[in-house]
Amino acid sequence: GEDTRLKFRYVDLRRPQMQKNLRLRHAVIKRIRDSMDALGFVDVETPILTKATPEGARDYLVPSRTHPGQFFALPQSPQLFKQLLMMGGLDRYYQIARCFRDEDLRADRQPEFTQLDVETSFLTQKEIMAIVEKVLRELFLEVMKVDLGAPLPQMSYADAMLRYGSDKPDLRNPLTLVEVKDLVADVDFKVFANPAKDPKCRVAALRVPGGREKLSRGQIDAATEFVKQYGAKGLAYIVVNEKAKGRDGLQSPIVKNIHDQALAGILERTGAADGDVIFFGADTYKVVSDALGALRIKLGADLGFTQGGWKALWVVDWPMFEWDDKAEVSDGPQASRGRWMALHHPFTSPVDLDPAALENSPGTALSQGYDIVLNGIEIGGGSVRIHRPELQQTVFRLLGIDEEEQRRKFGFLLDALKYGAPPHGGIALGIDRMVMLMAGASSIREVIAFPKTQTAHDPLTDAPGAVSAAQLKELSIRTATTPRAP
RNA sequence: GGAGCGGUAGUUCAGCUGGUUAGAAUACGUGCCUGUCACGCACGGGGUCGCGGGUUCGAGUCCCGUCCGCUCCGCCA
Repeated sequence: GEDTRLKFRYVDLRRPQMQKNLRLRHAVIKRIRDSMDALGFVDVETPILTKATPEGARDYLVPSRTHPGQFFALPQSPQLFKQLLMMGGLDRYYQIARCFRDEDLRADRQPEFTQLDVETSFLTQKEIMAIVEKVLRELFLEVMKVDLGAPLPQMSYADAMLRYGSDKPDLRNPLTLVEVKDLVADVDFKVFANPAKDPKCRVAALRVPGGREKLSRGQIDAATEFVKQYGAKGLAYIVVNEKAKGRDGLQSPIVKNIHDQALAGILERTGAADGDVIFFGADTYKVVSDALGALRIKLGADLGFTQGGWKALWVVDWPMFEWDDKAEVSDGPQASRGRWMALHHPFTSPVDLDPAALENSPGTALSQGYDIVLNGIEIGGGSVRIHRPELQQTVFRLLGIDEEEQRRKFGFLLDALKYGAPPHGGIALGIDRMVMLMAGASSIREVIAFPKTQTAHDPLTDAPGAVSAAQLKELSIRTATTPRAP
């Protein structure tokens, strides 16, 4: 079991598979360093003890002894330092950087992880992406003897959500979502008609070829339960027995409430054939995309639609912001609810560099961000950054960070931008995830020598652990178990 | 914070609808065998059934709580 493996990791590491994984990891990092060096990139280390940032992930904090009551934070990424390096004239920077995020773990998320961190000056989005592609392609050619192809396909964020219900589509899976919202706005079936009339909603179909034979009734019920965890209230479906017979050739609890024209439209648009099953999602855009997107992945794997091999792509044209109506705006006098959230991060440049334009329509502004996706896993993301202080302040303001907080948290960045910042941009690639994919592993724990469990515990060293009262006292920290000093 | 699966010998696991002394494989110990190579054969030691409470004549099995591991949702700019 995982428990025992991690507790006696030094024994587990003797297994041929673990030896292979760690040696693969070494080969990957060595190849990356060679490529970056050949391209003129300079490896610069950035601080591990740094400053807490608002936004983003929860920080790991380190108490300061010399500044009682104050804390360092471990970096979530070297983001701001690498931008400052651009302003410092190191126009091609890279680092194999350790990053720390105090968030809940997943199979592909550890509290500390390693990324290839890259930043360049004076290059466009296109040029940066070309460099990354070159490094990645060479890496796979040399280490895996796999040609990822060139150039990598690009897909807009909007397209990815529309057709795959995901911002990280796995192109090895041929199933796709089809929008049918316009076809069902006037049907009697309220579950479809109401969302179809709501601009915040979508109605989409997922056709499963041969689903009548491949899916048992039990599996269809299980699929219904499955989509509920993504917020879907149910999962409508149609079994296509004999398309030529029209509605009589369809088997479904919902067709009686859907008129002929809509049915014909759905069959045509989904490309339905006899023996297919068509699943439907009707809810908010997010719920439908999440639910059918996840179902697409599950059915693709369970029913054998998803092929092996390697499919990489760029996802581009990201929105700058997403409105979060659940977010509580804690700081500030008015206790309002809802706010803009950066889809990428607050330092990402919009396509339109005019601050006024951004201020006028934050909801439709696109960013110069780009994610790279391999086999349905996000292995990296980057952007062209903001290099003008006015634009940076506009973004902060839109994110609800007032002047005072901007000064306190990001004063050094705003100052640096005033000293003359070159246009710059970069990317961060997840080394653990890349090696995981290359190793054919299903968790990044398999490619990390000493990973942590899901509760961020290390069974080997038993970290985290208690510390002495004396240590706490030095750090000016009192806890519930430490009596208050007189 | 939530959902699901799991926790039984050193290890990997089996244990159906509750029913006597909880099993297997492997590892370990002892003896035998000695051209074996995942050796074989025999015997043996080894288990608070994660922990706490409850239901019951009786709990590994049912119920509640809790801890731990894994997967997922939330979260991860």
